[in-house]
Amino acid sequence: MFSKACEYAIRALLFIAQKTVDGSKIGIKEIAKGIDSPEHFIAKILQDLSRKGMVQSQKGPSGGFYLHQSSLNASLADVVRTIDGDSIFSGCALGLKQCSEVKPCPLHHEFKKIRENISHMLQTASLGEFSQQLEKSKLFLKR
Amino acid sequence: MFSKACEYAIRALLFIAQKTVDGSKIGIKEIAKGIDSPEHFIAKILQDLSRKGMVQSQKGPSGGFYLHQSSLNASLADVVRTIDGDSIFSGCALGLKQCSEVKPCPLHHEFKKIRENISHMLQTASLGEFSQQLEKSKLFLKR
DNA sequence: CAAATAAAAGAGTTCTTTGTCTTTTTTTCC
DNA sequence: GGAAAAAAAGACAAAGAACTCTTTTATTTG
Ligand code: FES
Ligand code: FES
Repeated sequence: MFSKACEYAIRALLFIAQKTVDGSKIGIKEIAKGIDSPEHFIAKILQDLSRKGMVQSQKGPSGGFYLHQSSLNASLADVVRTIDGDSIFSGCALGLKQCSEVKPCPLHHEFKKIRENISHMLQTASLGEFSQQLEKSKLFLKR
Repeated sequence: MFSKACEYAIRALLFIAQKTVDGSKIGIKEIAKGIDSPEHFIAKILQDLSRKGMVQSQKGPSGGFYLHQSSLNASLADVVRTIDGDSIFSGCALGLKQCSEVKPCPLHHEFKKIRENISHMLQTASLGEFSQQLEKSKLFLKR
């Protein structure tokens, strides 16, 4: 479904959102532990997201990662698109070069609905909203 | 969603079903052309499916691939499970080691429905039924 | 300013997937 | 039985994804 990088990215951003509601910052080691991901790998991914403005960071002592309001308003769809591109939103289920209504593959009509459900799931809630639910209900970012 | 191997496999099996309704057989080169896949790659995949009894083959002149009735009755889910395993049917959207109802990830409740839709799409129709529709309506296996 | 801290950057490594090429085996058909 | 046809098998190559390690840069704080 998603690439490993994308899975880690989503988990990391939700984790950061959750841990920095109080305006603090959180370091890469804690993040890696918190979401059970390889430290240097998630560091690379966050570097990338940082360059693209989807997460904020500060170097030096008492530095770390955090999220601007604008980043909190981003949807998971934005994250997925940034990392995996939009194949999941518009690609053909059977790998035809172009999904097409006029030359549909055998799964097209059914798959179209599924893609819409996925889009809806990723588009509806923002990082901020998710992290609120993370606090309230019992949701998990690692096992 | 699916691996390349799995995409090619589905397309190939549907193509074979379609081309051998009359009891004939079809060669690997035609299959590769018919579904626009690398010839030797799809050959490997069909070898594999053949060993597992999901497609039938015969060597020598006038040989080729075809499908027993039992193979025609297989669902796409069977094919996907054979090649990609069952991660798509039961894996966690965010890559947690185990999808779990009691320790759900933030996407779990929504994603569960989507997984069910995917299962349904793959489980419902058999290869044979798909290939009938391929003939009747205008469906495509390459672009 | 110096030392310490933390992210950024860069350069690899390893593993998996995808794809190619060559040889072998089986079967048919003359 | 020999030639030709076709899949099976095996070994390899290329690309991409996932992951690691080292060095650099920026920032803080005493
Ligand atoms: S053509 Fe395959 S999903 Fe649209
Ligand atoms: S726990 Fe992630 S999908 Fe079920």
